[in-house]
Amino acid sequence: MQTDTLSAAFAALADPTRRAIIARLAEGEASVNELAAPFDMSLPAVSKHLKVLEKAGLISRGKEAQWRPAKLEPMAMKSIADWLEQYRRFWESSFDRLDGYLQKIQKADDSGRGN
Amino acid sequence: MQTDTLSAAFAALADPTRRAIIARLAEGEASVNELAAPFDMSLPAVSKHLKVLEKAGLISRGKEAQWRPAKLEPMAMKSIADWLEQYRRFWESSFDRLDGYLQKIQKADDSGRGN
DNA sequence: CTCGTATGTAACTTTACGGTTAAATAAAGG
DNA sequence: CCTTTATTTAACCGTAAAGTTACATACGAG
Repeated sequence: MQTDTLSAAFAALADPTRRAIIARLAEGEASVNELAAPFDMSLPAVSKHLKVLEKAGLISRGKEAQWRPAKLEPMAMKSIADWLEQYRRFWESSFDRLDGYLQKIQKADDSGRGN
Repeated sequence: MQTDTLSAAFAALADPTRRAIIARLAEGEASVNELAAPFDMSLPAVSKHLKVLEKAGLISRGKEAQWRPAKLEPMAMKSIADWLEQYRRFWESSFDRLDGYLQKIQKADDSGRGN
């Protein structure tokens, strides 16, 4: 398991089950049983997924009697969004404009292919 | 390796080396040797990382003589950005407003804890 | 054709991931 | 106290990831 926070967040979201859990939690807190319901998967497996999400800072766990409801922690998602933001221009510009932009910023970087 | 495109993209970006490669490619195309230079890692290892990025649709490879320069493919990053977008309100709202919002949308979803 | 450069493939190792079942822990409620 | 419900921990398994070294392939230049 990676230690840096961005890697952990990306890795956590790489699993469709965990993304589905996130989607469910966007509608509000939920217990492990509630979260596990949609999945054809044992409870411990879901519990593990929650632990991954928690370590990645994507969720936090509460405590109410014997329940430990999970809830979204937005900041880890924000750090991914922030990371992505620096590349937004690559998909938002038209390809032509992007090519122009790249050629421009590459003028300085014109050190040939040799290594 | 996951087959769905979003999982593959998240997984690919979960590795710091691959994110560094992406960062480098944001400045323009580069050969494997150029990309490998900053890393204390064998060339085949970098080649593998490129293959992961390519399978995830994050980069594409060209062919110029014996070089196979890599370049960014923005659309895979866009699909991650789009996925994240649906959660933006969670980190952009103030926590108070968010709580209010959540309580509102949870009225319908008020099925207790039992399972 | 041969050499050097650039890159990819094969085989292997170590470690992590995602799942399982069985048992343990925690808390509420008769 | 004993039981039920909710959840976690432990031990295990199979597969995939990330790296290595050694070898193979591709191409241009002499």
